[in-house]
Amino acid sequence: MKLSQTEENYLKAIYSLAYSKTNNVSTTLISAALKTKASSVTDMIKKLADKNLIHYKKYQGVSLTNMGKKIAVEIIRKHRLWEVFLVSKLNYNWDEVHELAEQLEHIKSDTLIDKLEAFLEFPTNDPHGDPIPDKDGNIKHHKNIMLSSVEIEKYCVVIGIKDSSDSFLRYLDRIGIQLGSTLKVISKEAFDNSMRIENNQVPFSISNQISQNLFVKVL
Amino acid sequence: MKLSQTEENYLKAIYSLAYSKTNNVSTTLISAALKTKASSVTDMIKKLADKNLIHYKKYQGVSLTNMGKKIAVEIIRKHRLWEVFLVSKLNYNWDEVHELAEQLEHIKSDTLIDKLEAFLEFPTNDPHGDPIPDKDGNIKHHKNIMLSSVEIEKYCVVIGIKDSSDSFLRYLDRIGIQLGSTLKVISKEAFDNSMRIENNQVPFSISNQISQNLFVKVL
DNA sequence: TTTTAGATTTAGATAGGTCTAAATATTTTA
DNA sequence: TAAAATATTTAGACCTATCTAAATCTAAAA
Repeated sequence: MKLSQTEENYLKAIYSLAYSKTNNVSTTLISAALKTKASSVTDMIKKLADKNLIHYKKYQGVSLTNMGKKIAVEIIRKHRLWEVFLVSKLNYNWDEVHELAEQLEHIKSDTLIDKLEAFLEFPTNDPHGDPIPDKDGNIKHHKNIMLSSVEIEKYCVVIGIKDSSDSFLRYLDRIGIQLGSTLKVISKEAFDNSMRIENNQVPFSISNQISQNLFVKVL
Repeated sequence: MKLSQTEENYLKAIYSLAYSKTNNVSTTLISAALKTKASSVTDMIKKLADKNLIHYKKYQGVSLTNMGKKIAVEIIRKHRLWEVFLVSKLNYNWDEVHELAEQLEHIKSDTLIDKLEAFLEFPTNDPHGDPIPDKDGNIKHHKNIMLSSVEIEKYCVVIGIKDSSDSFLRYLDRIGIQLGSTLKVISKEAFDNSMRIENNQVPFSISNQISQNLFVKVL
């Protein structure tokens, strides 16, 4: 199946929006995600439905077919492997690679991405901690434990970031938190849900917004 | 200046066709190179002339402006660096990389290609021996000495390939010739210009067509 | 130098992806 | 449950890049 870059982007967007949702994805949601107008989305939706990549009934929103899901996951695989390449080989920072990977993920080749994966020595996660789907589309989702829900006195390791916006990633750089950092929860403030934590023996406070954006594994 | 992939391909094609020619490049030549119709070329030519990337007068063919030349060389730089990456890092063969590089050369980024170049440790030539333009667009062309013009008894090193078609590259693989191979010219046949050469002590014959496709440096 | 062949350009059409404005459907709220 | 607000779809337009067919120009041959 040959798809245009645009079609691929729609599938990817629908996949991301549908994640952890049973209900269908609405036209407006897609248009917001892709920064297009709702009318453009309606047009494209029809096209993708004709190709059996999504389920669509007028006014009911859409969901991916198995075929559509497979393609979406392939694109995500490419995106994340390219991000690993950019960070680990070309020395980009983790907040600089998204846009570039958005382009690279659309390179068409039957062999490229598997060769890239081998060259990178089969990484399991991208620079933001998101899991890299394997060749067959299987994804090892880590359990979504947020730092905000870790109990006082417990230690945990940062394994992922929920909102990987550039500004958030740069904030993490500034306060010295990266993937693999071991944090200790010292205390929580009831009134604003901020928490006091320790990283490398250095204690500091973070807002609830921050602690809800960090996935951790409790030790 | 933001250019579409198509516009970039036109500039690249015009650059290659104009190489070592004083006269302008014709519409038909471009259409053949890009496998489009002449009428499509005329349309695009007007567009590129409006952007001051080519000189164009009706029925007179085109030539690149300095700006157009600069952009064409940048694309060639990207193409060749990606080819090096594919061969030296991802283990592609030299006959497999052209099509992929055609896609990768159009990735838009201010920093990517320089970082890639550093990662590859500043290669000077692509897998077919073609020189890689530097950041400022300077190209070190090697003198175009063909194997066919090397004198009997002389030794020479293969430094480039003129026609890098897949089939020719695979032929070279089969007979064991690669970039850097040292060849000795044993004899020449006057009637068909074929020549007998030696590679790693192994003597064999090659046709004139082959010997005119190999650039060499005489030792 | 006139005819003819070949190259080039123009005119009008098509396809993909987008948009605005208007029409229609659904959901919310009073 | 009817009115109002919001979401979605349709209709018609535009832009890019392409095509075919026809018109025009240039160069070669007679």
